[in-house]
Amino acid sequence: MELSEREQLILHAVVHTYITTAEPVGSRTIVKRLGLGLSPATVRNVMADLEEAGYLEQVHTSSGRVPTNRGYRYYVDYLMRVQELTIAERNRIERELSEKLNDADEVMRQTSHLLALATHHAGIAESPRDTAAVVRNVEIMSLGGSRFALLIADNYGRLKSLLMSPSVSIAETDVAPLRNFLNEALRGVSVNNIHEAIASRIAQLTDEYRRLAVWAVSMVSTLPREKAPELYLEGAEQLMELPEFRDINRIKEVFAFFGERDRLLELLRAGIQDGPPKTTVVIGGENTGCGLEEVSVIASPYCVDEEPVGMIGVLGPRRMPYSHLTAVVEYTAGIVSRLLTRLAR
Amino acid sequence: MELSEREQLILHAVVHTYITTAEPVGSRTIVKRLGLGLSPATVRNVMADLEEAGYLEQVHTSSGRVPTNRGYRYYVDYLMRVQELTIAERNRIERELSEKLNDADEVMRQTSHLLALATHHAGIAESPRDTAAVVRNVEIMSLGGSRFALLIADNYGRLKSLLMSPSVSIAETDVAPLRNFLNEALRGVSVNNIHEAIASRIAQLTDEYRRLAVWAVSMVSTLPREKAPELYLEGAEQLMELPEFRDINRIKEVFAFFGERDRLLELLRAGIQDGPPKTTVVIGGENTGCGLEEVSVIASPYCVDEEPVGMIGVLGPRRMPYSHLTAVVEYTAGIVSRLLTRLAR
DNA sequence: GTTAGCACTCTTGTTTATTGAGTGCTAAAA
DNA sequence: TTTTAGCACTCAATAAACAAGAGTGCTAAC
Repeated sequence: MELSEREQLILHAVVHTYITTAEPVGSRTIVKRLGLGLSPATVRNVMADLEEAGYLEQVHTSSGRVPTNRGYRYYVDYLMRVQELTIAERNRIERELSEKLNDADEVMRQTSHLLALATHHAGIAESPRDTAAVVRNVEIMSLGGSRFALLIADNYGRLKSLLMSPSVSIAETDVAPLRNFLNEALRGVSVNNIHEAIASRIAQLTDEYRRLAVWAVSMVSTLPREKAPELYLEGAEQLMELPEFRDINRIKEVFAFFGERDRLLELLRAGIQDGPPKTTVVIGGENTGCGLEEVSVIASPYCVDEEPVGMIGVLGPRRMPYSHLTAVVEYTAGIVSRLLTRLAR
Repeated sequence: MELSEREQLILHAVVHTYITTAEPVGSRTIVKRLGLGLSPATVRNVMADLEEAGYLEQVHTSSGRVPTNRGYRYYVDYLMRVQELTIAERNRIERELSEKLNDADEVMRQTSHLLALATHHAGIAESPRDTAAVVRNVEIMSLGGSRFALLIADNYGRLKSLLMSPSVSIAETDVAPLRNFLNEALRGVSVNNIHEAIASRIAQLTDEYRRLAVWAVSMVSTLPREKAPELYLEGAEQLMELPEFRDINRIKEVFAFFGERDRLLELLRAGIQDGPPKTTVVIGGENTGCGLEEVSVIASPYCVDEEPVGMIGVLGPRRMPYSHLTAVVEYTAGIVSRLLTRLAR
């Protein structure tokens, strides 16, 4: 499993060359590229060893070598160095993710857009999870005809609205006290715990409030328990430019996959299975059973007050410039964290 | 320009056959298809005439004929009969567009989804235009720290929220009167005329209210003047199945086009340029300069209280089953109209 | 006006060579 | 023991040649 220094050098060169050219790479190319005093024959021997160990493969006898999933994995884990971004790139990211955005959904949409543009791959961004959101304010909007809208603003500036026609009838004059009651009961509560918060609040009530409580319960009970977070995906059409997707069936698979939000989300979250979330690279759909042999994903968590609340990332062909994209995604995640932390206080 | 009965018959047969097979159609095929006592040679003569007149063309000498844009146009305008939907199809549409949906955006998203599924083409739906929307209710949500959200509910159950930090400071106790003032001033006003409504309202004010008016103006003035309506697009990936898009470049063009919402909207609205809106077929990107030679669009307006307020449609290859899709789109538009009319009162 | 017959055209698919990049292996050199 | 030069071999990709087939246009006969 341990690779010698020379093997590492050559594996690195093969992966790197293949990433830039998309062509199987032969021994002569490597010799020229490395500029060491080695002959093609020597390199061939090493490559044969690497193939035997499962890091490279040949698309057919007597073609150049191509990295396997394992080869990419070794490259990503041990060989590549995360590239430094240029000043221009940093500036661009900071500029596009300006402070002007004033709710988390806008931030995330803009993030996916930015990632797509900056990387020329598909950009993905997940809105902060409800488990990490807290109720900031509740409003009741009377729509006439015994219909109401319940509006819940969270600490990310997001607004959730729910139409309801409660079975109990509520007089106009009761709306204001009910609003106050709901605010008192729910402010600061996790968006995911609204049901419990209301229930526990009721236990402490004096009779005077009990009437309001009944209404509140009937309103809140119509709230769905858990909502899938918004998922923004942009720039997918850029993948069609790439040679690995010249085959229409490949690109069809990928787009069909994009249609299934939950599987996409699952892939994005591969990095938070156990332990603290961190930047994760999924190569060729490893371990996901998603059937996408040809795609890789780089995903980073973003945080609010040091607490990870969602993921952003890019999706592209297995042959993607990992070292550069990792840098872009991580840097962007940092900016998003800063932005949302400020927004959420 | 007038076609003889036989010419019409044959043009119809060519278009219809080409639509189903996607292969250039020859004289023999037509003879078999029509079952008249005509020989291939006769049909050939007629086809040659139709070609000369610009209704058909050959992809190369001695291939079968293929309809031109003009041929499709003649077919759509004079020859095809809008197909009756089966009971099953009607039921399906009614079922999927249930009364459960309680705001217009949900309805339109579901509509685009339904159209995509039912037609196997790309389904498009535009949310009711703001010009046709009326303010139903206004709320102010105080977010603390002199920040407020202005919430405007329209008669379609849609909610627009706006964050603002007014320069004048507003006390908590003033929020309720301000809310009442805004509701009084804006209820029933067209969403597009909010600015004017506030302005004219101020002219009639007693001093007592003038203080509120100043705040109201400062709030409303931050509202954007006109917003592009939501546009829902679904099922685009199904187009990749079709032989005309087997070429990766074609499909790339189409998806790039889908990225440009405004141009897509323009295409959808081709049917409301002058005169009352009606179902419209745009063939091969006719007159739109959108550069999409290979796509056609069928679009129908939907109405609220007999007033057209938006468009829905399907987008597919030029070779699309016009007679069936027209029926589906029109029928769906009818259901959407009924649904929204009920929703909006 | 219609049609049978025929020569002609052009696509599509198949076969056959040719080329070139790249390999594995062996034996000699370091 | 490690490296390398040399050589035979493999395989994809490209081009050329060929056959088959679908369809046409035209002419002359019905």
